[in-house]
Amino acid sequence: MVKRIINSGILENGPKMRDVADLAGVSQATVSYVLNAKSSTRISPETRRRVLDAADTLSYRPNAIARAMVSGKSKIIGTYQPHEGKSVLAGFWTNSVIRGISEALHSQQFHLLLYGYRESEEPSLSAFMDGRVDGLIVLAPHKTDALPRQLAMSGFPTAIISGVGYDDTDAISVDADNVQGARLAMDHLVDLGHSQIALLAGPVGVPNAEDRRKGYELAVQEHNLPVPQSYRIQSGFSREQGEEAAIAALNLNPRPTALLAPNDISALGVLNACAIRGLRVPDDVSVIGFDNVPYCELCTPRLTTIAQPAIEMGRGAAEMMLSLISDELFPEKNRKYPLELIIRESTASPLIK
Amino acid sequence: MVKRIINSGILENGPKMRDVADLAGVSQATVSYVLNAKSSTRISPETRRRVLDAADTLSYRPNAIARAMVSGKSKIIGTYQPHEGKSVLAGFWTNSVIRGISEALHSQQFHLLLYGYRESEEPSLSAFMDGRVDGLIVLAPHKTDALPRQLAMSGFPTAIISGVGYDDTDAISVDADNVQGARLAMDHLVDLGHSQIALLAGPVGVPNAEDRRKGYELAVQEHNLPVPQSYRIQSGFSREQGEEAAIAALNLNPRPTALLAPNDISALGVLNACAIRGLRVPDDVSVIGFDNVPYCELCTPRLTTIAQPAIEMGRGAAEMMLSLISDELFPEKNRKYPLELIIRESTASPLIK
DNA sequence: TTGAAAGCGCTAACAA
DNA sequence: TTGTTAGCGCTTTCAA
Repeated sequence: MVKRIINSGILENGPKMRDVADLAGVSQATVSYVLNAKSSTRISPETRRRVLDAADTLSYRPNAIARAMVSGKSKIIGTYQPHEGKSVLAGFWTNSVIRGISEALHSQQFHLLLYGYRESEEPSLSAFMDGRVDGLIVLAPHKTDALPRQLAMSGFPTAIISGVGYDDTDAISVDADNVQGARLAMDHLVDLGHSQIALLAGPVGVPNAEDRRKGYELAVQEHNLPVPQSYRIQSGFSREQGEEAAIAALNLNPRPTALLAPNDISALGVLNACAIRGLRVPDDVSVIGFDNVPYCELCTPRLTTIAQPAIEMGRGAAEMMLSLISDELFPEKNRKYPLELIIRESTASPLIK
Repeated sequence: MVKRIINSGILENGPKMRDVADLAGVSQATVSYVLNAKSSTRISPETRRRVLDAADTLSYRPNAIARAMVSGKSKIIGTYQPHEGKSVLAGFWTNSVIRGISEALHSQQFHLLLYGYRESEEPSLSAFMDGRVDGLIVLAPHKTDALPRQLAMSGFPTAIISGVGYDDTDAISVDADNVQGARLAMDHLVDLGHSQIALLAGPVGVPNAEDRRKGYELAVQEHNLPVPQSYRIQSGFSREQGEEAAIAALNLNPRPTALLAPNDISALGVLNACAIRGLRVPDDVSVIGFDNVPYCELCTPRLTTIAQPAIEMGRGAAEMMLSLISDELFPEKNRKYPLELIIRESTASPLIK
């Protein structure tokens, strides 16, 4: 009974286009014309006024579902992150990306549906193709994930953020240029006068980490740096792994004057390792992270890092998606965003020995 | 033209119930009966098989919009955070809450729509009442926000997380018990043997902060602690404010042996202040924060804190919302969640002087 | 146990 | 410039 009250009270008894038409003394179609203001259908100012007044009086609000029904478009874009739980970034990145997506969608009267499948679930293709969303943005899929590829192949509007697109489909992709980002970090260190720069490499098989390693190697070649093979230290994304790798690095001879961590979280471990070893950052050793998580501003010393323009990436992907589904002009298919160096306190020129 | 391909290819040319019916040689209504498996309508096993086979063959997927159209329910719940940008927590809390909501909705085949209005925009009531969502969960509204109250008053299913409900409406509310949380922190310190405990109070007018202060005062009374008025230090949520207030606190005479920070971020400033003053944490001074942000695990020493069960709160609110709109049983209206003490490394017994 | 038919609230031909 | 009408894909009476 309470149910009845709620339902009929609001959802079912709100004014409909019919009611507005009756009050304005016009046909229902006319109300539709006025409200949609198509340039092709001309309505007399007088009629238009009456309709708008009536709509206003009744606080009429067009029903989005009915519109979606006839147009075949819901004006909702879905978002799905297959490996959300695994993220070491504790959602920082996702947060920013979603914010960017949301901004872009919203500015075009689109809405954002968050699909929250747990990692163990593996939703089916059709879960996304029931008409509820006009397109899907997949966040950070693995290369081996079948779903985004299948979706794209079946012609469903698909976008990928942080991952590569598929040449044989219309899928859109947006990614950060981690190779360039690592070079940025290296250039900064070299500019400061460092040449003994060690790489703490992230997990193997993770594209981000591999690209960062690639950027390191390129910079080493380009600047002709005298780094021994031992300067490449296998590490991981966690704080503990960063600390461990840093301790190994700091035992090297000659001792590196700068450490390039695979991400910010592990860089915190690096800072800790330095403290334990009694080395000052940045005086004795410079440290650079990746990602620009909020911690960078909160730790001591504040961390110099390479930032991914996550909000812009989200916004960009959403804009490309909207352009794809509206097809006013065919969008670029793949976009790479440059990373940005953010200089804080953990890098400085090496002390002259 | 590409547009046509995309649209008609997928959204418009997918198999419909009609097609399944034709293939199975039954009426469309029968397909509907089979697919919805209502206990009231009995279908012969033979027919059911044929229908299911046909649906399978065609990879038929019911159109969610059409269903929403006739049922008047979209099976989507909206989420809206009026003051998202202001959050000092950089989205940690929001993240967890959303995750909880998402889990609960998902387990009942509901979906989550994220409304991303920017703070400056002030969406209108009707923006939420266009049939797209069956209810709205408002995150951390201010007491002065008119929107959630109006929504609730007009009978729209509304839930509030971290905020008080409205007695004169059906609105649901879920909140954390910060008074109890602060007492938890105090009890812990007292148990460790502290009596000189200073409060770094959060911003005035913020309910969270005021409740934490209240809990402090209650504990002071209850344990009969000898804390002078000067032990209540006005502070704020930022790291800088925490550092500043801690410096003031550490100059007090007698010097507090423990500091209760208004949140984790400011507690990081407190840790820093201690370091600057050459005081060891927890040996010379114990520090407790609030919120259990990921930083707590990353700083040195790792921070003892009071955690809000944000995921559970999100889940709880969503469950109450679903129960409200389905009305199987009338839900409780307001729920308070207890906070939890998480002991890490920043608290210990005071050294005997 | 099944089918025919009405209709959810709206848009968009087509007519007038 | 406006009205009539036919659906959009589905659920659900009501009849058979």
